[in-house]
Amino acid sequence: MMDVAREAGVSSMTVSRAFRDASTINKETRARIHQAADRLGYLYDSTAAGLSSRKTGFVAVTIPSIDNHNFAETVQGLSDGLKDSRLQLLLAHTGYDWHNEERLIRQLLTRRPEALVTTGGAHTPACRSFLETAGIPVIELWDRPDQPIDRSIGFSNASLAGLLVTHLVDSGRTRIGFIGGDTQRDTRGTDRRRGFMAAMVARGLDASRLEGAGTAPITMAESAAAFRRLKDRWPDTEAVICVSDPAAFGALSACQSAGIAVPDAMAIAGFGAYDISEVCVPSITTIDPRSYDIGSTAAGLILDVLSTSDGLGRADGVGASLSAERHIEMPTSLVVRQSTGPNGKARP
Amino acid sequence: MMDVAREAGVSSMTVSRAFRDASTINKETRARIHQAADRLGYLYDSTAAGLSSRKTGFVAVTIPSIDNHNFAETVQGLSDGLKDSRLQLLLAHTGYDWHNEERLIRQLLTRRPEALVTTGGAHTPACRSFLETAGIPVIELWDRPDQPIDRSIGFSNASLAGLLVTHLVDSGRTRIGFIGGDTQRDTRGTDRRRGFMAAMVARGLDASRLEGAGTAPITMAESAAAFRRLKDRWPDTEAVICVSDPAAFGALSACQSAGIAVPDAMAIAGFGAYDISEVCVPSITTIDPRSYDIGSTAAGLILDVLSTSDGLGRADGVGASLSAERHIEMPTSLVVRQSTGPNGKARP
DNA sequence: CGTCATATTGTTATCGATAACATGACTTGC
DNA sequence: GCAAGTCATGTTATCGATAACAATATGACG
Repeated sequence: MMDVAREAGVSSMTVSRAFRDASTINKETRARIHQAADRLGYLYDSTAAGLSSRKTGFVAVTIPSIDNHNFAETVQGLSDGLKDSRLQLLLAHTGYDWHNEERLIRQLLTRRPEALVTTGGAHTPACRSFLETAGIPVIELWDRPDQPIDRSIGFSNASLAGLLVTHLVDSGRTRIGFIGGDTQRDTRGTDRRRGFMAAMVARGLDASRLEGAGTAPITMAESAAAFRRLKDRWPDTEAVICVSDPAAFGALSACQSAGIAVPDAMAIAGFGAYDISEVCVPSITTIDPRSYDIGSTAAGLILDVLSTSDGLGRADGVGASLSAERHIEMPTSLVVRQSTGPNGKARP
Repeated sequence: MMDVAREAGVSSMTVSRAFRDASTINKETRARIHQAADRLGYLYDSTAAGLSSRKTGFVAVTIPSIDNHNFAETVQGLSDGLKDSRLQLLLAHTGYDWHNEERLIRQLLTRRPEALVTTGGAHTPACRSFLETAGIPVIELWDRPDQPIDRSIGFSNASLAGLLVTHLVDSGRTRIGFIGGDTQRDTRGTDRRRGFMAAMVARGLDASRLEGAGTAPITMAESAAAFRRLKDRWPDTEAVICVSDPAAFGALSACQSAGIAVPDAMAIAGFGAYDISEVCVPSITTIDPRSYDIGSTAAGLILDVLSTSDGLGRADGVGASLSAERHIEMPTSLVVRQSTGPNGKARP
């Protein structure tokens, strides 16, 4: 920067201003500086700027997996929402592992992000403790934690599963199974399973038709295999709720291979509003979590909080901002499709 | 750090060593320092470390989209491959837009990454110029550029499309169509289309059955619509090659809705070895690009280059490393499945 | 014509770490 | 017993920017 300053015949402070157009700077001077910089092949150094100004421009984000349409959409929403700001995402994926998350968040915090976004409301105690004392806004996504660390954006995964149960029962099915990954790791999946069981029990229905399908996240093939086991064990099952749309599609394929008519002999519901559930034949009933909107809402919240209170805007802090609520409930919707259409066998 | 030094009764330099265990340091001293740090709630600052040591620990990565299974797998491979190193990914997505890529790469370079990974071998001239003078290893993925900027890992998308043509022709089809997104944006898709046309022409076959399906990347629904248009326009089409597996699944769904038997009346091939092409009924023939391996290979190359030559290890530089070749060709494989099975109509 | 606001640029002291070299305490080997 | 080598730690000068304040020029205004 001093080289550029010399080349342009100004002080380095002026060059600094020219690159941020922060305070007022003469237009011509600025142009001259930029020309000089181009001539010298100068490239601004954000690392130094971050150290000096204590604003790195990073927003740290953790998600369980990149290779998941829902989370990818959330990241897109975040990224798009921050596109025109000075903020940039610093993304890490935990592999659905709490301890890995703790390690990653620790590492991310050494980069001095200005805000941190994480997926889910469950963390190791140590991790919670870091985040509480990190001194930056923390946003938990895709969940409605009982006690958010700072703020949260999402919905109750459990009650959405209940919504699917209601829909299936309304359509005339009572012998309903659930296919999901192993618990513990995928907390959202676990919540959905819990919600399924609670809703079944509340109606006096058998809530025991649960089939695990390997380590979360489960693949289409694993789900197909799980469906076959479930159907073997409880042959009179009329419907299955799957932890995700890919899992639901796996179950659908298993039906197609086995000659089981969907929805006449078997209804299938998924979660996540993946493309596939809309395009496949028959199309699959699902819940649209509005993944993208979760991300863009988070981006808006971050911008709001950082601008309102200059980074001190934690919900529990002094400078509580416009969005004062600690939790933002995202609207979701049940998307009814062919796979849970009228029960053929029940028809006259 | 000085606070920790005072608390532990050592100099700040010793604290610095304790946190990197770089050079030798007494075990007890180190333990004492870490205790002091915990007591004070000290958190290492990578920003300052990066400025001072001129090693940020960042590897910048650009991909067209996060919400794409193939690229997500590549990122996973990269991430896993760097997990045990001091390196961390700094990820950005270009939205399949060259100018956006240029902007992003410029921005990424201000973070002083130690290496940069980008997708595809096509860039704006300005972008190429930055990268050539950036002074760090640059790796282009998912392509075999005629003139790599520095190094590249991938394969010729065009010749893989040719492979599919060969397979279809061998199975008895000659009236073959191609479904892909609009050109220009998705260069890999364009290469596949070009390869398709070249292979058809080389066999004296009609290479004009091309159907665009909107802006790349195309969705399943767009591909389904494109298939219908193609089938309308060239009703005697026997097979379609789709730019990706999701597109192929869209075409398959269109067939199922229209009562066109696959593979008897229509063969379908995709690209990318997505889960869905394996699980759907009928399963879809595809090409496995080994997305994950592309990423892990890149990670290995980065580690190798950075360790061998301390960051100066560009392929064209002085410290050419173990992997001296500028291009690493990734093995791919044709995965033949039901959707291109024996031509039913051709049977006696 | 003097005062004051405004616009523009400069000076100095950091931000929180590390590189490079220096230092002192111990070993080791002949 | 002493030179040379190790090990563990300390000192000093940066890395490349920015914050906070200072300084100068310019023009408006009564």
